Amino acid sequence: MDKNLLTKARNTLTKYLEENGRRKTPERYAILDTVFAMGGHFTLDMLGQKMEQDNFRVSRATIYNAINLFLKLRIVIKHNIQNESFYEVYSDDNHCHQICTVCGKVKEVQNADIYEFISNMRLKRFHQRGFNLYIYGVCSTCQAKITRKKTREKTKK
Amino acid sequence: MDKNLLTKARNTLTKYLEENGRRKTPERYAILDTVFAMGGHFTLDMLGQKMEQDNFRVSRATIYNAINLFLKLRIVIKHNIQNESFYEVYSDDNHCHQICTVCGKVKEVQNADIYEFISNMRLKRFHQRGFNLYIYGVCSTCQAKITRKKTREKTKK
DNA sequence: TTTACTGCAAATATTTTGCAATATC
DNA sequence: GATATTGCAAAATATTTGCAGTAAA
Repeated sequence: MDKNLLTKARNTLTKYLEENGRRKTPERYAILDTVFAMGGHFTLDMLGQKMEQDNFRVSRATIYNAINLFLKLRIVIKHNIQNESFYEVYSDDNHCHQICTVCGKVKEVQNADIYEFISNMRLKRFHQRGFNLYIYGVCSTCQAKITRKKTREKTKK
Repeated sequence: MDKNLLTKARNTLTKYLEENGRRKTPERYAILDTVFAMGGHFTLDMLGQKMEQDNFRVSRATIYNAINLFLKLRIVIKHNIQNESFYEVYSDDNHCHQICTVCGKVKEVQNADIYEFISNMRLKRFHQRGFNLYIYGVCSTCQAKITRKKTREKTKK
C-alpha cells in the first residue's frame, strides 16, 4: 500500500479533527492504519478481525463511527456488491471495477481513457468530485464452467 | 413508463418461469406491474406501500423473492445510495447517475457517448454485460447553500 | 474541567429462512 | 396429487443510538 497515501490520509484526518473541535483518539488512528493495512476490498468484519489479531480492541460502534468519518473525508469508499458492503482506500485511480455476477469476484480496471472521458464530462448544474464505474459481466473462469455445463446437458439429450 | 418495456419484462419473466419449472403466480406479476408503475427510483418500502394502496396484499418475503428474481433476470437494477437500497426498471439508458453527496439527490445523466465508450471497452478475460456509472459531486442547490454559509462566516470575522 | 468519544447493550433496519397452508401445474 | 410459492414469524445481519464511564483538550 502506498505510504504517501497513508500519510496524506492521516493529515486529512488530523486537519479535520483539529479544525472541527473533535478529538484525536488512538482508536481513530489505529482504525485508519488498519484500513491501509487491509489492502484492497474489505468488510468491516474483516477489519475488526484484523484489529483483534493486532491486539487492538475496539468496539463495533467505534469502527462504524470512524469509517463513517473516513467516508465523509473521502479517505475510503464503499461498494455494495451483491448485498454486502465492501470498503477500500480511496485513491485517484480506483473507481473502475469489473464485477463477475456469477462468483462476485471484483477486479480493478486500469484504463486511463475512461478516467479522462468521465472527468471531462460537463454536467449541468453539478460540480463533479469523483465517480465509480462498475462493469458487470462474467469472468472467464465462470464462463468456462457455464460452457462445460451446457456441453454436458447437450450430451445427455 | 415505456409500455414495450413492461411487455418485454413480462415475457422475460414468463419465459424464465416456464423454462425452469417455476410458477406463474399472481404475486409475481402484480409486483412486476407495480415496479413499472413506480417510475424511477424506489425503495422496497415504497413498493410495498404502493401495492397496499392498490389493495394487493403481499408479504415482505414475497416482495424480496420477486425482486431478487427480477434482479437476476435483469428486469430491475439496484443502487445503493448513502446506505439505502434503491431499485429501478432496467433499461438500456439508465446506468449513469449523478449523485449529490450533500443532499443525496440522484439524477440520470443522458450522454450517449459514455454508453458507447464503456460498451466498447475491451476487458481481458471478461465478458461484459452492462455497467453502472455513479458520478459524485455537489448539485448547484447545495453548492449555493455552502457558498452562502461561507460568506456569512467570513462576514462574522 | 469540560465535553467528545468509547464500549456496551439495546434498538432499529434490512434481508433471509423455516414451516405450515395454499395454489399452480 | 406433487411440489413450488406464499404468508407469517423468527432468525440472521447490518447499522445506529442511548448512556455511563473515560480520556483528550
